[in-house]
Amino acid sequence: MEFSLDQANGVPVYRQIIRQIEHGVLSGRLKTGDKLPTIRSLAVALKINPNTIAKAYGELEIRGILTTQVGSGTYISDKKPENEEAALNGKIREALGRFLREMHGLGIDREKALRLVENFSEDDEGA
Amino acid sequence: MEFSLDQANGVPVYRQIIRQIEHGVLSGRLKTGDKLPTIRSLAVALKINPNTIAKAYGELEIRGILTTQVGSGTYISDKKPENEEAALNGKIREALGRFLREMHGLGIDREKALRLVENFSEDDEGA
DNA sequence: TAGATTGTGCTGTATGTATAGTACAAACCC
DNA sequence: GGGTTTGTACTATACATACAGCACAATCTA
Repeated sequence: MEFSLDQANGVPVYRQIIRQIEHGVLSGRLKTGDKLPTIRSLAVALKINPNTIAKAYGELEIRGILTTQVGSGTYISDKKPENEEAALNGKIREALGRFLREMHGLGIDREKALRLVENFSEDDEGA
Repeated sequence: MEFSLDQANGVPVYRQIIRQIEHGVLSGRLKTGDKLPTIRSLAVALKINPNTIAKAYGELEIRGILTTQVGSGTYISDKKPENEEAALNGKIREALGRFLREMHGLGIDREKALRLVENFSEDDEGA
């Protein structure tokens, strides 16, 4: 599980972490019992405060997505969301909507957006 | 100029307004001399505090994108950014990167993303 | 067993965001 | 001229975010 943070876009860091774990679970990349990075190690890796990770993990535990065991670590829960498929599709639709709306704001219609997605390479994209 | 706010994604409202005006200028949809909504009217339309609009307008004026005239209104400045084309392309590339990264996080590769963009209709997408 | 690791809980601080409310000067309109 | 509209500038409040630092109990490991 690799995490990436966008420090500049205004989205709180702890929410970015929550979202990435959520998406990992919904997409099947994170499975029941998988161990997440420890709070301290992830804090070092992302260069942020451990409390911020703890906040993200804590909220995900409240939602039932994670279970924590002191001294051991944090793991993906066995409690599956009822409508995992629908939730994933919802997230995808949201992301698509955001993307096309932003493209429209930049004067790009769907046809152009399609071509851009097709030819995009992040080699020349900073960070 | 129509504004839309995502209240739930954590991005500060005043930044969303700034971004939408910036994008409008870069895409050519907003041209020199165009009048923006008044602070108070936009506050009513978006159901937010006038101070929040004022903050966005104020920051854009500092950047030279807007000029304001008390009693009259707020207008798009005549000062064009040096490399408008490059700035627009940069914004587009950023948006593309964000989108594809999010799709990847949801387990969607580029081919699938292309098909999703192609067939997306926001009819069934709430708000 | 002893030490290290892990999650948890707490205090305190700083900053950013958004709200409500008020007041004022400049410009506009009748 | 007189009233309205507009941007500006405050004050005060509330909440969210992120940091620093510390302490503790449960667990793991050698």
